[in-house]
Amino acid sequence: MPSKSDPITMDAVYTAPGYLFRRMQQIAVAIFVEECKAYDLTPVQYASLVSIRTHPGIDATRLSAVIAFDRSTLGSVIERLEAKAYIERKPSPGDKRTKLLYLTKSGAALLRDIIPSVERAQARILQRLKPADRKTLLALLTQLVDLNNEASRVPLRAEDALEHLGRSG
Amino acid sequence: MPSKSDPITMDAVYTAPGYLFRRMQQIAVAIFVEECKAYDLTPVQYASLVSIRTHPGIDATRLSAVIAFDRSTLGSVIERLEAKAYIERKPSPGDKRTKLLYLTKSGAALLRDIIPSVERAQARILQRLKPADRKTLLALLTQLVDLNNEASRVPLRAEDALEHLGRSG
DNA sequence: TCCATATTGTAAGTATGCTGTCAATCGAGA
DNA sequence: TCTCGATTGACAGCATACTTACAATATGGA
Repeated sequence: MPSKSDPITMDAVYTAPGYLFRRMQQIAVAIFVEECKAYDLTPVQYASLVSIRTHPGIDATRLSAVIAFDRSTLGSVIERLEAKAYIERKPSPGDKRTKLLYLTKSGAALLRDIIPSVERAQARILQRLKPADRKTLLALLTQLVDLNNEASRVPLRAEDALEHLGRSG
Repeated sequence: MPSKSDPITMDAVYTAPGYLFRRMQQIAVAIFVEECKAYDLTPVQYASLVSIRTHPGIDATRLSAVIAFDRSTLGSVIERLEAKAYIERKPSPGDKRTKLLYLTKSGAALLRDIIPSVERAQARILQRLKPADRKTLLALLTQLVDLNNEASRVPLRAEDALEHLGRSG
């Protein structure tokens, strides 16, 4: 623990959790893009597609809560997925404000085909660690994300996905 | 390990290393910004300032290697730091292509003042873990970033910082 | 019913982070 | 010395990620 009078050096930057998480995010995205380059799909777009397949007819606001992405950002993500014809937006019968999201056949096919590449990418991220260390890191990471859920600007609300099925509560 | 025929569920997304690192990056940035909001400085701008203070007269390309940020992106970061008068760009006497970067008095003062907030932010990121787990996670994270250095689009090249002092060898 | 409040999608503005490309410049070898 | 290839900073373009704001719409309570 550095004292107040220590000059901050590059070493303090390199060992800061925030810096390390930034680097790992860069590395994880680079590996994902490399493994999936045949499909022209980003990690965010992939997560969105999986979520829409799991929750057909979800709206954009609920989708943002389910994958913990910013609501504003998600607008353009959805636009791009629609432009590539992987999803469809249909007006909600009950609420004129919302548009409901569905996978197209093309989107479902893409999702089926890309899975091996995505799994290869996820495996590669931790590959260079010893198997026991992989398990330890993944467990601590999962725990830390969960403990800090409320600290992020867009906390994960997985249960929100159920609401579009009709509010019985 | 899911088999080829398993449907991918949200759970597979939530437990993927790439997703977890993205979440932690979001969380770490949110905590940094919150702790440092009095200073109007982003994590990237902070790392740049520290690096320029450690290596006065460094050029933009070498700076990008030292903090592993993209060279194109760094251009606008430097612009913003210069607009806020935290750094100065001076033409290099030996090389008409490069501009050398220096902290201003104002930048040095800011760096001095902001350190407690930055340290508080970094501590907060891991705070909710048990002390032993913090050490374990940090060690594994450091190891993993190092092992995957070449996988990122902009590998860290800390030793590049020395080159601007004159090539003796 | 009417109205204050909330929600939804969208947009504008800022900041990373990456892909390219380009002109100016540099450096090394023929 | 001349020229070719590399380097440098700048720019354009795309994709996240956040902020605020806004209009349309919904909802709950007086």
